[in-house]
Amino acid sequence: MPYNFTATEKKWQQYWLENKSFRAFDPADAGGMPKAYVLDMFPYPSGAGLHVGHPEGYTATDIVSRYLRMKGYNVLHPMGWDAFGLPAEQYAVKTNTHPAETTRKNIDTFRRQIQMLGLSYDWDREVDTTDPTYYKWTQWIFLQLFNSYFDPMQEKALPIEHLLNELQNENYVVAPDGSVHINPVQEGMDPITGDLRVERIWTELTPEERREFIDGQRLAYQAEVAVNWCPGLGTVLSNEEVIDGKSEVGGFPVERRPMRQWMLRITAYADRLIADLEPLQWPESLKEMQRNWIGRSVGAEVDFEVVPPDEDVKRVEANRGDAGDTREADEDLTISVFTTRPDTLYGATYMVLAPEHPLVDRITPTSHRETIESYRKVIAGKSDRDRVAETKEKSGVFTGAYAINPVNDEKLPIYVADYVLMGYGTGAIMAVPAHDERDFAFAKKFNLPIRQVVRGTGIQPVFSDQENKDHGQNARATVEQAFTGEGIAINSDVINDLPTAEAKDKIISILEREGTGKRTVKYKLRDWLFSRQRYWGEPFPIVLDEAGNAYDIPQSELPLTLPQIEDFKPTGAPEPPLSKAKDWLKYESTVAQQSPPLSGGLTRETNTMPQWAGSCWYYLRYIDPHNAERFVDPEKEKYWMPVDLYVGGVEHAVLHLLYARFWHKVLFDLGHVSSPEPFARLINQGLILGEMEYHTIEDEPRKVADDEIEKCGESYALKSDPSVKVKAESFKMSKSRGNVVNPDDIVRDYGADTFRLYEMYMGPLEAQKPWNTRDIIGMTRFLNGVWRNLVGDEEANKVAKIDPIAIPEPLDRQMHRAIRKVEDDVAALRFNVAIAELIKLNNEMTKLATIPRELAENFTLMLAPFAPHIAEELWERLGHTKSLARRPWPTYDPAKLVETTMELPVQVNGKLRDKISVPADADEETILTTAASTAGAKQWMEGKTIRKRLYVPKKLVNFVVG
RNA sequence: GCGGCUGUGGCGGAACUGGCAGACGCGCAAGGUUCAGGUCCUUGUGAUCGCAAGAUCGUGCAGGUUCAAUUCCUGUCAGCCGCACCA
Repeated sequence: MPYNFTATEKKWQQYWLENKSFRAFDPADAGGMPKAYVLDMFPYPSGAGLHVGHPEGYTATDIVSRYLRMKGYNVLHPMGWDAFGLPAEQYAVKTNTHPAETTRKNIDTFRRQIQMLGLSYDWDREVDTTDPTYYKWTQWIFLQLFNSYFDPMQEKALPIEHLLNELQNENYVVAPDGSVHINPVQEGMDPITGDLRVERIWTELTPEERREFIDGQRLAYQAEVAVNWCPGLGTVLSNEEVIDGKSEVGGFPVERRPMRQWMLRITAYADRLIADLEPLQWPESLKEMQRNWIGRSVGAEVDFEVVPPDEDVKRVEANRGDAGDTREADEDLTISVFTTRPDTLYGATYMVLAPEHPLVDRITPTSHRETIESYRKVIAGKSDRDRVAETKEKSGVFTGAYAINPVNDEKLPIYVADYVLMGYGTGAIMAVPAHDERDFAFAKKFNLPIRQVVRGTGIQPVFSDQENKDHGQNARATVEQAFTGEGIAINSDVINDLPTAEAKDKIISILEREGTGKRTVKYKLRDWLFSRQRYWGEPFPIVLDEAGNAYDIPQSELPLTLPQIEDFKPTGAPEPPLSKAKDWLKYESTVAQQSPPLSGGLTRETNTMPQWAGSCWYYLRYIDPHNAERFVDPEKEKYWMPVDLYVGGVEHAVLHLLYARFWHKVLFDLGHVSSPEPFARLINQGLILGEMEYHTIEDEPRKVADDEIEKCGESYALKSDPSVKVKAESFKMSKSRGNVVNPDDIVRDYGADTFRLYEMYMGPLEAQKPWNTRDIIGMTRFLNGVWRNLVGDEEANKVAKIDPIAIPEPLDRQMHRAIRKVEDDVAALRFNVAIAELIKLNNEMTKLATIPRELAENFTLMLAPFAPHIAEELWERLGHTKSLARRPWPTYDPAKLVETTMELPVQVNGKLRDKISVPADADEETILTTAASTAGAKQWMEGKTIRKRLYVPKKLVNFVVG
């Protein structure tokens, strides 16, 4: 009987479920087993069902999990569902089904599909982010964030009570800009504004002022921010969810508008998020992506004083409608700029403010006001996309105002231009056209002076010294590009002749001494916009008073469940769907005594959390999924964390992985988890592309089959007409292209084991590779061959004979080598090579009339992590009554890995000319003599002088002749 | 533009710290088993020349280091991914 995968796979999947074969033991029951936490990125259960990309990562972790169980590890290998999110809600809107129902159906489909692959999850630990018993703790974690602040002295999150205490004791004040002021009485600092001119201390503040200050310190805080509002989706989106001015989901246009939103203070962790990447076993490219996203740059903030306007020109306040808003001419205004190159300060020839910069109105004299206003209007009308699209052509206008360069008192014209962004640095720059490409382009366009202040080392200077001398400040560009590299400072007075790094240091200390600047670090990373105007998400455990101040609800009221509503449609306006649940909205506390008291006129927060919330901590819930008292038991957490292996797609490089690390660090700071980083080792599986497609390169390209073409030089051409070139391409699988492969079909036609083997054999896990159905047959043949060898096949007229005989040489050695090789390869996740080794061993078995029992059993055990169903069946037929899931992995004998005789290549001048076979312990001279006497060596050395005789132990012999 | 990764037969891909390039699979070819078929078996399969033994060339391209380079160095080209006016 040939191998019947359908029946066998069903049989063992049932067996595993019934016997809970893959249960992970709690630390108390583990009996000292070493632990291994092997994690997959849990899927969003979409309506489309499983994609062939899912099983790739899942099979990889499954192989590792199964292997480690056989190696005696207590393996935690769980699966769950990241089930909140837009698609379920959009589907609900369209079909008027409750998203919970859609979600439940989708989860059932996903579970069925995942179980049919024979993945060894501990199903008792399944989690679902939309289950109130789960999101109760998502809400609880949010409250941890709400009730903590980032202490800049200790550089960690602390409970907000700690800050209150310190403030009561007047120990220090944390200003809204994050700067710390020890003893605010002495410094006379206003804790609200951080302004040192106002002499007020904490105890003198009104209760409202105190609350405002405290609320401004929380890790979860409300802010009126310019958000990415997406009318198409009826929600705001995070920066991460907006691509080229369009929503990542759906591709709807996104516009900026100010709204009250919840923010999470991830920026406080920017430094730690960068520093702690270092020891992680993550792909370097991914670490780099996170670093880029955080975008840390070190430089200086420099203050430029604005030149007071001429007496007859008055500067006008922004709101001209307000009375008495005309500024006096003698008022001091300074523009603070951020630069990473303070060493080029002497090269500044003009300044630029972002169009949205608040100072623009105050510095612009009435004479220039109209021009500025119309320019701003044009910019405001442009989408981000348009602004990006026009990067090459700079635009801007002169404000009519000037500022003074603090290092040389030069008067610099101030421009407004959209190439300076309000969102980064201070929204203002000093322009150094000689050493910045954007400034250079702008200076060229507006014919502004360009002055070189850095000379490249070993590189030709962009501007000759003579050129600078001749033209001085009035130098005009005579060359085609800016020099942005490091070099030696010139034309820079006190820092002349210093290399860039030293020049930076020196100029910063001078600025700091004179009080005109300071060393600063800036980040691209923004605080995380955490609220969404959706129905299908976690409700905030927050109530608001009439003034919009937020209070947390007591923990005993968690979970705060979603109200049942009929209409999930986004309102189109910023009011979230939850605002329609009138009864739910009104808040009456269940707790009698509270501090602060919660009563009267309170309404629930109607925003919901973004999809990322649930996935920020799910790996912790798997550890203790049914705990009703805590989000995770501390003992269990300590035992299992950190995750030893995390596998998933690279699409989560900056979103999920950054957010989860941030939450984890907060929980770590507050003492809720034991490790500063959640994921010790991380692998990105490569994308599986659709099958290779071929089309002709003609005026009207047409698709051709792969057997109609042939290689022709560097490219392909039609067999029938070699003059017609053919292009080969593979594309991402997509419905519209019609190249999606459904795992259900593959499992039905070939079986789960073959499917698993095929996906693992396609190539390196991390590589992007095209699907090729034709190749699957190789794995089917392999498994059928194994079956014939160990069981037999009546159709092939073969009955397997398995006897307890000794394994003949050299097969015995090969088996021992295979055991080691597969071990090494699995540890390094080189599954394609491990499978090749098993195929080779099986090919050798095919040649035997009788299979030695030891070989049969070891082979079956080695096959098990890769093709678990057939392996279990073979194991049973070999006479075992229990699953091999925890059967010890075969051991190899190191003595058998060493060859007794070795075959060495003999080279003459580096070219292979012969081979010799010598005992492994032969001495060098014997080997060289033997090698020299071979026919191949003689032929090539005849009549020539031997210059050198080389013997690389156990590798080869090489004679250098001439 | 900046950053990262990758270039090996007709295809997917092997090759540990430099040491026999092309493991293993697909495809292809020849032969066998079979009434027949192939999800069967065996053998062969980088290119060129040669009946053959064999020789020469060959890891994107051009150099370099070395007895020896897919591997190390310099330059260059192509592809993929990420970021993108980030001061």
